[in-house]
Amino acid sequence: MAVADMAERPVKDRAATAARILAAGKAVLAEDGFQHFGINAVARRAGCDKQLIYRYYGGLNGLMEAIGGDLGDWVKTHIPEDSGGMFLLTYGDLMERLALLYLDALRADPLVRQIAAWELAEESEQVRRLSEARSKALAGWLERMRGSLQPPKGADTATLNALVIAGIQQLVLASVTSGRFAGVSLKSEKDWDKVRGALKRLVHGVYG
Amino acid sequence: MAVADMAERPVKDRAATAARILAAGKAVLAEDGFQHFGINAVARRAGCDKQLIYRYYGGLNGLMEAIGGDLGDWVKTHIPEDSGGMFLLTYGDLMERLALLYLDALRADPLVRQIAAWELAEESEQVRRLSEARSKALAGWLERMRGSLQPPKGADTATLNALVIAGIQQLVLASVTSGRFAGVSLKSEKDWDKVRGALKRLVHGVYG
DNA sequence: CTTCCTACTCACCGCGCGGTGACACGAGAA
DNA sequence: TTCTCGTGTCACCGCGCGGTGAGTAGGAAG
Repeated sequence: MAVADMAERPVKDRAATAARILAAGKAVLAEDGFQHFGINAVARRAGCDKQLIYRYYGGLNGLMEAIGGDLGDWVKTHIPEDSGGMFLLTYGDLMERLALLYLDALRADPLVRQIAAWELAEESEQVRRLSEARSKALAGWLERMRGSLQPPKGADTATLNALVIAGIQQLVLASVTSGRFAGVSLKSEKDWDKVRGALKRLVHGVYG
Repeated sequence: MAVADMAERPVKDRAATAARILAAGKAVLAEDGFQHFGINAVARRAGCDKQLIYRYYGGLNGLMEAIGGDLGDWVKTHIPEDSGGMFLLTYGDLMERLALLYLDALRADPLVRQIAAWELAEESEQVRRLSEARSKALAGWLERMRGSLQPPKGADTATLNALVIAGIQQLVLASVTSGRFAGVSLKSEKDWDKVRGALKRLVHGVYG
């Protein structure tokens, strides 16, 4: 069992410890929320002294940058790699699919949700780094999904899409804390099916 | 000038002091954000001892309830009283008008913005009271605006409207902290005109 | 003047936070 | 062996927080 213990927690292994700290940081942020995200909380979670966070990451800011770096992988984990048959879709179909994908991806990822909520709560250099990483990942996502499809003329697609994505995001964030928004329940999967239906109608109403 | 001082701060006047505390609470929440909303901050702002907050409001919770009570007036201050000519509108026209009104109302009210952001940040008994007051005010608003208008059949208007309102709210909240969302700038009034345009298109695309 | 009540202030408590300097241990080099 | 260096731990600091009990000022009533 000594071996097992060492496997779980190597006595002296900087790389492993640093990885544990990073994982702990993401876990604290995702599960406890950004309000409880701090040096002490992360150190407790990682099971090591907070001093090591300063040593290996240069403090919370550095750790957050590391988390932001990982965020770039978000796209790859949540996007179906094959864009096959995508070029067959109309712009409306594409946006519909994108909206539904974003809805589920955000619902499934507490870490990104917390970052999104954090952005709305305060403006600071720390969170700006994180949110930039998130925003960049999102933008790249949209870009890649759009592909070579021509957006309809005469439509401010950027703003329209922003509105749709914003609506999705707000609903998902609200569902976590209060389970509802504007009188609409957001708990069961049936509720979300309604949202999906509304999304489809919304997108197709705009893009034909 | 002694008179002026007394006018600004009556030496012993419970009602005036309680009002000052309430105003200070709203000011701290609106200007400093919910993260800095606390007994000490409010007391400092009110220029009195925090003990009085406990005495007059029973602590922060009580103060927040008082703030929530005031929130009911939000509707009255942000809604044009005359609904004249409203019955001439189609449902789509009504929703468009409502969306634009909500956009401007939320942009102009930092207190409500903070409460909305708070709801997304944490789930607690305290904030639930506040958010309920806000939600109730909003629901009443929608109800009153709808009037006797028949919503179109076969459309899940509740969810659709929730999506639209959610999008507006998210954009407004994001604009305050980061000035942008999903690559769309949200600073100048020109930016907001774009949002208004997109909103119109969105609503009319759905409701015909 | 004394008494009493109300409005208000002050000093203090324990706590957890972010941050830092000093120390313990263990492996590899000299 | 001894010395050094990378790795990890511990104790401590100042601070601001929420919360509380004791005390002060000052006008009205007796």
